[in-house]
Amino acid sequence: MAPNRRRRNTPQRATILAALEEMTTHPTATELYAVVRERLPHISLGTVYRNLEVLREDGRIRRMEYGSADARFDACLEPHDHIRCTECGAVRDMPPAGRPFAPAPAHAAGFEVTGYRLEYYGVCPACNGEEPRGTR
Amino acid sequence: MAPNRRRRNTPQRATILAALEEMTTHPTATELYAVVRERLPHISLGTVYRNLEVLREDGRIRRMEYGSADARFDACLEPHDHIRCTECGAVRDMPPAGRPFAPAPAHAAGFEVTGYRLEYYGVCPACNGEEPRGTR
DNA sequence: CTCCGTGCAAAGCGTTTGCATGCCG
DNA sequence: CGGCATGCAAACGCTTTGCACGGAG
Repeated sequence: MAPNRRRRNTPQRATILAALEEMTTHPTATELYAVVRERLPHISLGTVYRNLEVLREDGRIRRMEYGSADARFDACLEPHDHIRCTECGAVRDMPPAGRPFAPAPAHAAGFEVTGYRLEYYGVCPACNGEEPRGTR
Repeated sequence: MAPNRRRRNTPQRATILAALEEMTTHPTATELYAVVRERLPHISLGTVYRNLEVLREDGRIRRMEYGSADARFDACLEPHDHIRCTECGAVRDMPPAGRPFAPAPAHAAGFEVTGYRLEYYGVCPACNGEEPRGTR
């Protein structure tokens, strides 16, 4: 939370960032670990995770995870989207995004596109109202 | 695999589905387990997971997880979307979805919307080409 | 009689964290 | 020198799976 933490520029951190910038495959932590290890054989997986978190905090990289790790289930089969509260993690339904908005990039990257999923982020009413005394 | 597996209609399975259909909160497996347990005190968490998988296979429910469990990292900070291969899990970039498509439901569900994330699904060129002998 | 489904518990897997040491600034 | 960062390994949380038993068809 301290806005300006004193960060050190360690070879591990620099190497992790450099390796990630060279890759376009959106590697997992383990995949990135394997690549970084070729340059820093003694680096540990824990260090990779810690630095990925630091780099994300500093806005130097992004983490793709779409919500928390645990899966959620939905008995509603009608097409619709979801919105997730960034404070408490609650998930609610959203009306489907108007038209199929982007059939355009139908063959981008050589993929055969079969579908998409859309998730909004926001703050739910409960968290919005109690914001003032938020500990977080 | 086998297209028409013989499914039994056990009280556990029926209760799990019924409970999920009554909920609009998109519960996690554990949350659902707690609710189902009020009706079937002896049910196990493993059974909940197994039946959720069965129900998903049969297209009776949906599982929200947005790709596999493990996080992926991206050093590209430019706004863009992603596409994930449903066969091999590979992730590639997609150009951003044209317009901000749906600022309309800006207050749906009472949420204050702050952003969204879009992920396409499809089959990557490699998997598309080798499809014929796919074991899967 | 078959074999699918269950409960229980242990294993898996990705990720996080405690601790002593190391090294940047 | 002070304290953030590292390496190692244990811990953690969610999910999956092996096993033996039980009940539906």
